[in-house]
Amino acid sequence: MTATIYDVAREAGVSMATVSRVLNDTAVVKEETKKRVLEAIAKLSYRPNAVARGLASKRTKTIGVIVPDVSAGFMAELVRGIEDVARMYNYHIILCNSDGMVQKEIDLVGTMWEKQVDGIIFMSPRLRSEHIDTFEEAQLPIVLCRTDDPERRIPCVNIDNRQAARDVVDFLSAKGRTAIGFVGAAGNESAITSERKEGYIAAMNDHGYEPIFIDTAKEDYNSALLAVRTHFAIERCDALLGANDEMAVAALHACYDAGLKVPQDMMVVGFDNTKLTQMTRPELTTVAQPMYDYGAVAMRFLTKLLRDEPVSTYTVILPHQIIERTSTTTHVKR
Amino acid sequence: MTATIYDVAREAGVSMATVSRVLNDTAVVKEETKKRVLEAIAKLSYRPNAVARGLASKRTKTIGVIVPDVSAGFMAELVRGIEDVARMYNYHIILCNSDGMVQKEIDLVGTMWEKQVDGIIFMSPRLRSEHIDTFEEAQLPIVLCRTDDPERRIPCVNIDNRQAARDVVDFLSAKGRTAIGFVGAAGNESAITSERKEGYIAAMNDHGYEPIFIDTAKEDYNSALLAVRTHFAIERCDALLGANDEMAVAALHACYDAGLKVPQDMMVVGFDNTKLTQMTRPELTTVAQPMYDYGAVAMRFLTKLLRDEPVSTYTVILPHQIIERTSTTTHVKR
DNA sequence: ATGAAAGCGCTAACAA
DNA sequence: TTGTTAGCGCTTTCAT
Repeated sequence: MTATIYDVAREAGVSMATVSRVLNDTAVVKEETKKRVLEAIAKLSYRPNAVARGLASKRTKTIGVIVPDVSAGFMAELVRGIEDVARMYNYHIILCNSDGMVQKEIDLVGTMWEKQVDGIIFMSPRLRSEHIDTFEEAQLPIVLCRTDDPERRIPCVNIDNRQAARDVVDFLSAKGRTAIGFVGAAGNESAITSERKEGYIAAMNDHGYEPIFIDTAKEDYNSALLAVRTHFAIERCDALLGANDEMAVAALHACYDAGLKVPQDMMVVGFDNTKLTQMTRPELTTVAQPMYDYGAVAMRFLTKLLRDEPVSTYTVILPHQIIERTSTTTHVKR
Repeated sequence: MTATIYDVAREAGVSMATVSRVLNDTAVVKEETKKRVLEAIAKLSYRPNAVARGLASKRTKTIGVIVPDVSAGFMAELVRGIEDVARMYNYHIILCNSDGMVQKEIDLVGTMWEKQVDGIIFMSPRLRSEHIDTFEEAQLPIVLCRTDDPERRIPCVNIDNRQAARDVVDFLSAKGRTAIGFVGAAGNESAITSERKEGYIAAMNDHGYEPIFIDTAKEDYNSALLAVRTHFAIERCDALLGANDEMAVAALHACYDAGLKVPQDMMVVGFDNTKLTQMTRPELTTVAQPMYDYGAVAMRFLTKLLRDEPVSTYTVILPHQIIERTSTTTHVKR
């Protein structure tokens, strides 16, 4: 396993160029010669050194994946989607966590350049102009994933979060609910939450309902639990929309703790269709985002960029869908 | 950003060897020369090419991480632990999913060799002799993580799953429970589940209780839900121990669906202390495994191997701990 | 303290 | 169809 291409060439009685040719199928090699080369490769347990290959060819078959935190929510599913498609196209991924910090994200792009990755899939809670500058400097194919570029300069795969939030309000309105609260972090929320909130506000206005904000300190379970518990002093909602599933589950549990019945007294809806939604009682109605597909589609998109395949648009919008579960069913069976 | 070390050398009026020296701090360079080099680097926005560096030095500062599935359970936390420590020591990780399939795992080790990684962190549901052979062939430093090598030949970080299961049985016994069921996949279970089951059986025998097995088809939520529902026809348990949290939550919900009260009628305990445990009602008592630490410690261990630092033992056992929540509290407050 | 030069293992013209 | 030969951008002896 430590033989070089030169050893193989000698063993097979050919030049290293020929070995390279059969290895990469980059030119026609006589059937018999090819056979000899293959035998030599097997005999020596030869494996090509990808680093040398990368240096010579200037392509490493490696792509950089920059995420805020793999261990958060369903990021791992997304990464899995990336990795599956990457491998399909014979790429490997270098995974980095940025914690959503701008400076780290920027440094990481530089490091990825040093590693000579062929491209980058980039996720961030909110895209700044510094990011764009860095991308341009790096001169690398980049696809944004679940990260909105308001000015649509960078290739990007996303869902329509505004429309999704509108859909939920319509859905709850159709069930007779009018006092729908939005549970989300105020101020320092992610771009995605902002969009959902915008859609929510627009829809509430369209229906003539007054928006109700249950503001949380952060975008996590405990902050949401606390916020909803506090809010219950007011008791004027008949439905809650969480900025994501984790926060919606917190809302669900705050209701449980307060003795409120879901869905009778309060309907609850989340976002993202994480595994969580099926692991609560009642189960959580949610807006399904194709987590795995996010990654898979983004990576597929990147391969197109890398192969100079034509792409019709730089912004891919994935479909979303409301998945109804028992946290909103009007007629409870049990 | 596309200048080479040679450009920097010329700009600074020194040889490339000197640039390399200041870059790597590998020999003493006169303060003034160093300054000139640093200025040239800044002026040209020079960044070293890690691939060329890897080829020349035979060290890539990259380690391969082979996991069954990042998106499963808490694997992502573990990977995060690896990545954090890796970066601390200036390494990057190439992440690969094997789906726990032996052939894929073996192929992956080969590919990691091709990529010239400096070491591998390896996770698998069950270690076979084929794995060991591959490891030896690859001649790479390897650390097993949450993966038992029964013969203790490969460095490994783990917890004592047998003891953990014993502890749970003791814990439930102290609460007066005697008909404790074990919810786990039979036959094709992971090595970890096997160990937990062994510990469970041993403890049950020690107490003079009869072991009760609720066998599931697979190690997941739905299989466990189905199995526990079926088992309830018999109705002879007063406590259930899930092979992991996901299965324990399924047991919890099967109880809910059957109208059984937890913890009064049935206590439920899980394994792993995933986020899930706090997102159920009642909240789930569980055995905490340090997910993040698994990865962090394994990576730290690997750095020791890579730097030839002395290691006292090849098997690191991490501590476990029962976290009591409301699924087993005798006096329920509400 | 610095420079010259030989690789590292491969790809990719260019020849033949 | 196959071989020769430059590199790719860096590290690392070995001199000086």
